[in-house]
Amino acid sequence: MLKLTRKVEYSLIALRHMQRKSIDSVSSTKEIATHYNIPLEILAKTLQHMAKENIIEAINGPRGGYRIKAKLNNINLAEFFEKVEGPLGLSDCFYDANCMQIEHCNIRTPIQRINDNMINMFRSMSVQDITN
Amino acid sequence: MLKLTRKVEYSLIALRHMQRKSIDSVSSTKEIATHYNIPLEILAKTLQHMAKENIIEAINGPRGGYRIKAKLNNINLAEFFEKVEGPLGLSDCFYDANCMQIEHCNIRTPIQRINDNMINMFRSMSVQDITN
DNA sequence: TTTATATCCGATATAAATTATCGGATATAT
DNA sequence: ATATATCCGATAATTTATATCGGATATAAA
Ligand code: SF4
Ligand code: SF4
Repeated sequence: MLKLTRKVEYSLIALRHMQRKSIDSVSSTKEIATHYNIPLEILAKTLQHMAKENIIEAINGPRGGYRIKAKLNNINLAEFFEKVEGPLGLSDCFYDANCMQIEHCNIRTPIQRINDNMINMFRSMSVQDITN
Repeated sequence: MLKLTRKVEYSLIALRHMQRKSIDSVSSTKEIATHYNIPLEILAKTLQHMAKENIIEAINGPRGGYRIKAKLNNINLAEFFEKVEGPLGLSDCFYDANCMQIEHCNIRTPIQRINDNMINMFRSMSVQDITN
């Protein structure tokens, strides 16, 4: 409960790795996977996904790889989590309302307050705060 | 990702339900389950668990059920989540360190900061803040 | 032009966590 | 005695997360 997924962690690890290099040098999937002991194919998928979201860009061919494309200090953590993992919310009903209890739920409003607190907390931090 | 479990929601729904009654009246599992459309057996398990944690107490026999035992304003949400769901943490390595990346992980420290923020947020609210 | 090294992409398999159910024991007020 | 409860261990089903496969495409360098 309340955990980050591997996909998010792998994304952040990769971003931090790339950020420590000069701006135009690229990092291959294999390089990152072996360095951090991440399953290659999963990392590949993760990086493809981030490329599609325009966070990083792919350079094809030999000596290719990925490099950072977006301004990481302009992406807050709430946005980032949603880009990588989809909708964010403590309970389903905050983004997808098919809950059996919703008709009679007596805790939705109080939980929404907590949810807002949490999301505000993530909004107050940028990806750069982590990768720096 | 980052969602509460049903067990936590059912627990809170039940607590709020009980809190709205006079202090010594009891609520049966069936009463709560039908009122909120929660699967009976699951709710039963959930209530048994809270009873074992001394949050509520069970009254056996006909006309039995559960009633609140603990002072809900003395239990903060971080404690509560841990009582109901077990250890709390954004990543496994904060309570159970068998992660393949831990040797070379470059994001553990920054994520720990976020983790601390989150847990402090939960510590700053009591169960009563939700059930009231 | 060929080759080796990359990413790309859809589909699928595996594992883990969550959610739900079953069967039968025990307690107790009426 | 009986009906109404909780109690408890075991297990099943479902959903989510994690990992893998197979083959296409792009391109730098030999
Ligand atoms: S139980 Fe209440 S808070 Fe939880 S998902 Fe359903 S409606 Fe939302
Ligand atoms: S990847 Fe890093 S932060 Fe995540 S669990 Fe492993 S060691 Fe902890």
